[in-house]
Amino acid sequence: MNPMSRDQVLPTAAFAPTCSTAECQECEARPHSVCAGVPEHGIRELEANVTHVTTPARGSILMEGDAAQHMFNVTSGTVRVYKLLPDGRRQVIGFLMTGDFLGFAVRDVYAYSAEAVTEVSLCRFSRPRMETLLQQFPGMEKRLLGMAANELAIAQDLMLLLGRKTARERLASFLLMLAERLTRLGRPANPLPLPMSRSDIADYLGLTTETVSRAFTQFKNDGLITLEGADTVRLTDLDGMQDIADGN
Amino acid sequence: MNPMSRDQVLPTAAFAPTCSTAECQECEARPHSVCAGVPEHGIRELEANVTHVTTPARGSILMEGDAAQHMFNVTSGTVRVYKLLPDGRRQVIGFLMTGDFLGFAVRDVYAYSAEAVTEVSLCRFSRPRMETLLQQFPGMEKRLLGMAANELAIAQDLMLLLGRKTARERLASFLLMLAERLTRLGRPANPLPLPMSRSDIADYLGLTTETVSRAFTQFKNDGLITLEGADTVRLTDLDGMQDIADGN
DNA sequence: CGTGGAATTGACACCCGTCAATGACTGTGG
DNA sequence: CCACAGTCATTGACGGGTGTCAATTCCACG
Repeated sequence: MNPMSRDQVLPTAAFAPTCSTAECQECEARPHSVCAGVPEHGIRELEANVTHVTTPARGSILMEGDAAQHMFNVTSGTVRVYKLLPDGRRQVIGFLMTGDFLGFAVRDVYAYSAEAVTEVSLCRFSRPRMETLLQQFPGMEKRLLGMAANELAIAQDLMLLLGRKTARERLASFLLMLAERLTRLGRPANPLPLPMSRSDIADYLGLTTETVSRAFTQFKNDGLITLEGADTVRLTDLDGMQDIADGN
Repeated sequence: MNPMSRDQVLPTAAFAPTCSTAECQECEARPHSVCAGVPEHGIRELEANVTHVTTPARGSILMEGDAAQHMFNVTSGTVRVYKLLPDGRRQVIGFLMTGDFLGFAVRDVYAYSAEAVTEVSLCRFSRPRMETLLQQFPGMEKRLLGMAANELAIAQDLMLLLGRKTARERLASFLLMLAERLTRLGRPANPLPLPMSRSDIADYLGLTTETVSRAFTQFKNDGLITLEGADTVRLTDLDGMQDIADGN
């Protein structure tokens, strides 16, 4: 709720192409991303239409209201996507990780902002080039549709959470969601890393940092988790956590 | 919050094909729906792959957990889409109207339920047939992607509402959203019809019926609306309403 | 005119937000 | 290596907005 402290975002200028030679061929994010819809023989074509960029932690990637010129593919790191009310109230609508797509835009301007939580690597597509690729690889368009449907399902789960769950239930759902996400990416999920701040978590769950903190403490006291520093959680009772997340 | 009263839903059996001769050619919903992606010469093919059905008010259209065999297109009436927690807490995730698409499913089962609020007409596609159509008409797949992106934007607005807006702001946003929707469909929006109950509105806005009712009364006292029965609202100060919806 | 469900209104409680103080951690410079 | 500053996380006290429970009131329909 304190816009001043969170608005210390690095300028977009900090965000420069790396001119990397990173090949799509070996990209770890590819099987999890839209690019999985591109056949092997199309990889060179794909490579030719993408720019690899990195953004330091706290850097801005795109802003609500900006002309929607690009679409992105997250290849590493964590991104927070959010919307603001005029008075500064913030709702984080998602945390993006490896393979996630960023930049669905209905109109010609973005309807949300995106910032790097950690250092982030991205593949950037200009919209016309993306159009070309989609034309060329129907599998990619299908894949994009599938990812949009998936995003929609995640959004609907979040609506249920925001509209009807208690603070405890929200945090439990969040921790399990993160763990599941890491597991799907084939990464260790039990000492669970939390790259984002309490304020980010609070704004994702529709709570305040204080309430999030209290819920963490409560989980600790109930023997559901242990905290290994503020940004690493060990889940010691997954079933119990799941029961709480489901409202039992 | 009272599951008993809202669970008096007509059985799915009530929901029978009308064997209607209604032609896609003349369908009023078409320009607003996925079918707008089908070229004129493909209309007969489209017609051959769709079943027209109607559901009476309070009828069930599909249920969370059911095998996702069909996709639907709303051609008239209002549908409520919702998710439930095990203890009965409900979150309405959307109201669908003419042209809206229903049945994006990531997995092989639906992740939400849908019921008719009013009597509803639908075009039903079996999933394999939908696949065929999408294959045949790339414009339709593009259109579907566009609609998914639009749904996503609506979902994100709702997240901001649920996570960060007050009861007043939620109701104001809701009324304006409904009015905008009707306007886009070319229908009169100022004596604004509310086909759904207070309980439906409450479960959409993450509130209780009592709080919704109090917010209506407050708007009435503030000269922002007049109520013409419980299900028709006249918006008498659109600018004022917009200011409230935006959090000013 | 009577009936039943929905909507409204009132009284009160409670969860979570607000405000404020303290504690933990990180990085920097002496 | 330590002192210090700055930020973030935690904890406490308290208040308010919304939920809960209950009583009318309204209205559609027989």
